Amino acid sequence: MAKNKRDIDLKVKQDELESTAARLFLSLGYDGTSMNRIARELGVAPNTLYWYYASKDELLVAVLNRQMSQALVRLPAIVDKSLKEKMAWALREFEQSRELVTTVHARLEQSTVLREWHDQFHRFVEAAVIHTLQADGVTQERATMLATVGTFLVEGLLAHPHSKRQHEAILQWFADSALPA
Amino acid sequence: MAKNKRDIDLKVKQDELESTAARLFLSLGYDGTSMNRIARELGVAPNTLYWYYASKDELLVAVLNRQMSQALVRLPAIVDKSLKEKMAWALREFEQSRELVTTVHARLEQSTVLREWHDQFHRFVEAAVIHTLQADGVTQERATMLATVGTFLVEGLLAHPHSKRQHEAILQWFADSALPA
DNA sequence: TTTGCTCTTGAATGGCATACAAGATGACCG
DNA sequence: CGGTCATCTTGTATGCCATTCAAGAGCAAA
Repeated sequence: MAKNKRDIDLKVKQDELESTAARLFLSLGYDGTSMNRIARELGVAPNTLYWYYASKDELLVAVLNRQMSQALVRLPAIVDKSLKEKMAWALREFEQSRELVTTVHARLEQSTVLREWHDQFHRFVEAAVIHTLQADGVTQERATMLATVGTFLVEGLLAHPHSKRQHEAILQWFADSALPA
Repeated sequence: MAKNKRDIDLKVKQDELESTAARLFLSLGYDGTSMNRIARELGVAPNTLYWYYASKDELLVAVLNRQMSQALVRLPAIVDKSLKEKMAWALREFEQSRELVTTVHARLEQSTVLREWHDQFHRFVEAAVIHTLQADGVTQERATMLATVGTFLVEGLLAHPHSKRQHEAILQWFADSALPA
C-alpha cells in the first residue's frame, strides 16, 4: 500500500521531469538545454535528475517515448487513410519534434541507449508501412524497400525546410511511384 | 616577396591543421574531437588554432571544403555515367565522411557558418542533379523535385546502415521511377 | 526507537570551447 | 645596425558542461 503510493509518486514526478525536459529540448534543442537548466526550471538540484535517469541521453529516451506515446493516441484517426495521407500525418507529427529527430541521428554513434531506441523505432515504423503497402498488393520484398525509401523521404523533409507544396509534390510522386496504377 | 613567402607558409600550415583535424574528425567524430586534442596532435597550444579559425565550427567548414575539393578531383570520372551510377558514386564518396554529414545536420541550427556552407552545398549538388535529369528529358519542375528526393535518399542511406544490395535496390528503383521508360 | 529505503543535496572533478594579454619571431625601413 | 610593425604562439583564465560521491532528510516498517 505504502510501497504502492511511492510508486505512484515516482511516476508523477517522472512525468513532471519529462514534460519539463521535453519543453526545453523542443524549444532550445538538446545541446542547448543543460541538465542545470532543466533542474533550475523544476526547482531542484541538478544532480537530482541523476537519481531518475542515469544520463542525459536516458532522459532524452524517456522524452522520446513520451512524444511517441502521445502520437500513438492520435494514430487511429488515420489508419484507414491512404499511404500519402499517412506520410503527411507522420510529417506533421514529427515537425513538432524536428530538433530531436536530428539530435537522435547525431548521437547514434555515441549513445547505446539512443541507438537501441532508434533501431527499435525504425523497426516499428517500417513494419507499419510495410503492412500498409502489402494491403495495397505490393510484394513483401518491394514493400520493405519502399518503406525504407518512405522513411528517408520523411526524414529528409524534416531535416531540410521545404514549402508545403514541395512536401505535397514529393509525397504525391512517391505514392504514385510506389503503388501500381 | 617576403610577404608572399608568409602567405605560402600560411597555406602550408593551414593545410597541416586541416588534414590533422580531418583525420581526427573522421575517426573520433566532431564532438569526440576536442580542440585540445587536435592541438596536442600538432604539438601546439590549443589556442593557437584560434588564430587560424575563429571557432571549431569554422575549422569544420574548412575541413568540409577540403573533403569536397578532394572529391571534385574524382568527379570527372563519372560525369558521363548514368544517374544511378552517379548516385552510387556520391554515396561511396560520402561514406568516408559519414560522421561529418550527420554532424553538419545536427549543428545547422546552432552555427551560422555551418548553415551557410550546408545550404550552398545543397544548391550545388542539386543543380548538378537537375542538370543531369534535364539532359535525360525531364522537365525542370519535375527535375527539381527529383533532385531533392535523390538527395534525401543518399542522406538516408548514409545515416542508416544498409547492405550493398539494399543500396542497389533503392537506387535502381529511384532511377527507374525518375526517368521515363 | 532503531533500521532501512527513497529521495535530495552540497561540493567536487575533469573536460570543454573560447578570450585576452603578453611574448616570440622575423621582415622591412630608416 | 636599430627600431618598428605585423604575424604567429603561448600561459593563463573564465564560465560552462555532464557527471560523481558521500552525506543527509523524510518517512515507513519492525
